[in-house]
Amino acid sequence: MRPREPGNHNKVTLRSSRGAEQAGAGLSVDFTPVRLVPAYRKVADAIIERILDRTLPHGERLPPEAELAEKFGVNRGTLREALRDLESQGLLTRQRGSKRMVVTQPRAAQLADGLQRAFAIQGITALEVWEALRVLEPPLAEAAALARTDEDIVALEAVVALYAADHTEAGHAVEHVGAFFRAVANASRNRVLALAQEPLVRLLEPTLALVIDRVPQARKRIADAEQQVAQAIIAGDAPRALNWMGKHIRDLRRGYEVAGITLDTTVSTVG
Amino acid sequence: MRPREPGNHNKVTLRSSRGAEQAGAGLSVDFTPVRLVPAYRKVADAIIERILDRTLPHGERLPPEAELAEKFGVNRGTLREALRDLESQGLLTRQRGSKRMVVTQPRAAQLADGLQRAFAIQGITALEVWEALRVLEPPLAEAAALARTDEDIVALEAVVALYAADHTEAGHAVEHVGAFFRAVANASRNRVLALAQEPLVRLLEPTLALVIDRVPQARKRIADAEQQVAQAIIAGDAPRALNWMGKHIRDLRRGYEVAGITLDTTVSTVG
DNA sequence: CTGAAGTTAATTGTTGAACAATCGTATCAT
DNA sequence: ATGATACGATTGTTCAACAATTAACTTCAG
Repeated sequence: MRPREPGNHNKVTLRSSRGAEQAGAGLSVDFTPVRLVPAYRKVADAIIERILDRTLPHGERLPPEAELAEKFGVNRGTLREALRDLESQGLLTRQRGSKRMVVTQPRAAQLADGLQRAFAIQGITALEVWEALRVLEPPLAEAAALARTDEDIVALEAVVALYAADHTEAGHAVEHVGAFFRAVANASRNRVLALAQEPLVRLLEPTLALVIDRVPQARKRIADAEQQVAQAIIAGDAPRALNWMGKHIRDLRRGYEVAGITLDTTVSTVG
Repeated sequence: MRPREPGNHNKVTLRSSRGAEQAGAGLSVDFTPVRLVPAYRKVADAIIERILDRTLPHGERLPPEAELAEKFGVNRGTLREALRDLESQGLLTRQRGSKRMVVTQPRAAQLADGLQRAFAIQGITALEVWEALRVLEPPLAEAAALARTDEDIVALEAVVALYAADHTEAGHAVEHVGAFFRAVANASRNRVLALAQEPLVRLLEPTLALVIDRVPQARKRIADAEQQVAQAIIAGDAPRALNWMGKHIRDLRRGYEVAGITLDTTVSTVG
């Protein structure tokens, strides 16, 4: 695999890192099962390591490809493959339209993207999504009631008002519902839970549109529940927030049933 | 960016897909804000689409690079960059040591990997992790009590026994605790929640090791709690499973406090 | 006919050199 | 200063190789 006389001697020296299963017992010399790790992967891992240990600080723009390639002792093409890897993980981003790549923290949206896709591919059922929402949302509302800032309050009010004002068209209504959940999660100040929620909300949206379309009274019930939850959060009334959010989610499920959507159908990315 | 006379005419025709913000109103012609999407990204998106719509079925091995490159009308190098993108998302994998790449469903482990890294980079606090555990674990245990299969029971028993038998060394103990949480999540048959849990468990492990090291009585308390939870799940006693898991998690927090670990420190990937 | 061994073709990993399009910037005129 | 401009650095992309290895195809012994 190592052609001609290339300059990659001891530059890329990352250990293979991907699990090294032990060789067959019997011989004293343990032949490590020649796990050949391609250079692009080693380079990628090396760069990730430098991002994690802050050698490459966030916001810093990456050195030019040519320079990096030389440092790692690989060809620019190979280095670029490594960069694509990092880019796809959201560790490197390009400022809109700009050329230079910059070290960044993976944005939630990007991670959620991957999760959403994974869920869709794995054939996650609507029940699993709903169940996860049932678990996550009430405590999120509770936490939001305790941790919300003034900004969060403003945002929440805006979102609820938006739904109340514009929910005749199912598409719009769904969008506002999504925004509501996001506002609550945001107010909870727990990024872990917020991130876990994001793909769920996205997967919820298409089916929710059906519900809203088929169940006329759903619109108002949603409006009421959102109102109650928002008020509780704004008032800092954690138990009430928890409680109403629970109602809201259970109601959602009833909506599914009334709309004739069975919960063991798999969710998908295509509406 | 399009050199000489290359053969990519109408082959790669994916819409830019990444958010197309509307152009300034005022002119009737809407000038799409020349969002220049590099070919490797378009190709990647195109392949993803074909995976999602099952044109490329799972388990199928990808056509050779040369062939694909020609089909998309790009150079092999460019195509490879696209491949690295998909590979890093877990949509393409290589059978151990094999050459051919195969279309796969992203493995949970891989997704969790990305999430874990993201959490570490974003400076998530131990409190956030603990809070998420507090939210997720009890319902997971509850669901497990209702959905567990015979296999799950065997697995759970094994894991609990393993902890009970081998918890003197902190490293081992922590490992077994992680395995316990995973076994519970697995028994819940909710892949969404299980996936959300995975990065949390991983982030928990390093700090938990400290707790076990510094708080002697922690070992036994954990053993007891696991025992109780497992028994409840095996007996199908959902409320009890919920309840004991709640205790277990709260206990964990007490452990932190006794061990003198403040919860607003940020978790990290390095032990 | 079956299975092992050997040969060949296909395919991946990687390199080197090139060039067009752009971005950033130092330069210059106003 | 301010705005236009020319220049250099950098990215996106192509083409043409070649080494190493795997997958496929023979061939031959039993």
